[in-house]
Amino acid sequence: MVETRRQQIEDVASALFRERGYPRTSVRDIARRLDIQGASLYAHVASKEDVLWSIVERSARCFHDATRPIVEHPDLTAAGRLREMIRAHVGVLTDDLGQATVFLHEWRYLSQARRAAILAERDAYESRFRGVIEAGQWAGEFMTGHPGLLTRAILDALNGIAGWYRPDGPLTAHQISDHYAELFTRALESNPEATS
Amino acid sequence: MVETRRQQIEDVASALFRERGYPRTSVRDIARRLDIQGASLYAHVASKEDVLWSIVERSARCFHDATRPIVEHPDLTAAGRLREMIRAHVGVLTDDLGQATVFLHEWRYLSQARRAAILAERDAYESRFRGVIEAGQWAGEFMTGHPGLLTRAILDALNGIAGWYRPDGPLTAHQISDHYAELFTRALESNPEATS
DNA sequence: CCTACCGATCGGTAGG
DNA sequence: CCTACCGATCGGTAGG
Repeated sequence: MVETRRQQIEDVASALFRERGYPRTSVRDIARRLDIQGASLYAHVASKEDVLWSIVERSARCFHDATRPIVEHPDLTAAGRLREMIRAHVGVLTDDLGQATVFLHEWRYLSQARRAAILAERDAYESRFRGVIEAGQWAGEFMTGHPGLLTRAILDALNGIAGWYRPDGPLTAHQISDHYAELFTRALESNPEATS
Repeated sequence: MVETRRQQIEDVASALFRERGYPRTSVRDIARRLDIQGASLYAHVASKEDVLWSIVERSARCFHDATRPIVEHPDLTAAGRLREMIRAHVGVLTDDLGQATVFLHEWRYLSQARRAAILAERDAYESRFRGVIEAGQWAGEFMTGHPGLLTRAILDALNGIAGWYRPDGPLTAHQISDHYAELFTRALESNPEATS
């Protein structure tokens, strides 16, 4: 309830960036939704890009924080770990669709230096998923295959959810992530009856 | 070799729209790459949006044309049909990355009416994939599941390829589409040994 | 947080 | 295909 003005700006900007895209959203558009003048925004933010950066950074942190504990969890099979990571990823995505969509699609409008930072973070995140798949293959729990390709297929499918998910749609976020978790663990497990 | 000026403009625009996004690409950017003046572009096109529309429309047609014959092909199992559709889809995608990426990501900057037309076309395209999955389920060839969700997972994963595929990368487009075809048919087939 | 204002850039037109 | 030009809008600053 005690939301700072800065946070309000980022919330409004997330929604707008998602609807119209970052370049098509003017600082006046953001200000209008807050019932203030365009120039007044600069009392709270240094630049339009700073707002985008805050949103993208926060979203990246959410994805990291949601999946890190799962990787570190001791007693889980690879399939169980993957299942939980899929659930966590979809959870973050659907929990704040605006923020996540901006993270996924508008980061390219960041300055070169910040773009590079986000790319590095995404690589690390992808590696975390790939690590689970590779571990499952070593353990003989997963079929052998191209771990990098499998990881990308999974993450692209998950991220695609942001493109069509509706909070008031026929399927809850949990139902969706359960279906996806089953789909991909089924695809990976060499002997399907070994469900953990 | 005999490429019309109009086609040259669309090729240059595809590359630019992909690199910088449609709103961040000015008509002067396009003209500069063709060594003409910005205003001279209007001797060949009616508007900037018209160029985007041409690219998007052509790409949509490519996807349709590549997959239609497969659905109509008489003697193919559902798994075989899905496999071929995945290969065709990835083929179109990687064959003209610029065009396909613009189709996938920049169509949202089209006018309301044109956006609606593209959305309808995408729905029809998605239905084509879903139809194959549903047919496979009726025939007992595929596990039962949520056809709409499975379709989206597949298409989102395939479209995601446009985000990281490099023509000079370690994997050819064919290798990638084969891996994806295997991944998803494996996930769908209730008894994995029945490979067609 | 406001008013007033700035230079830059945009898509597009007129007229050749 | 060019030169010259237009009105609109942009992100951002000055000064309160």
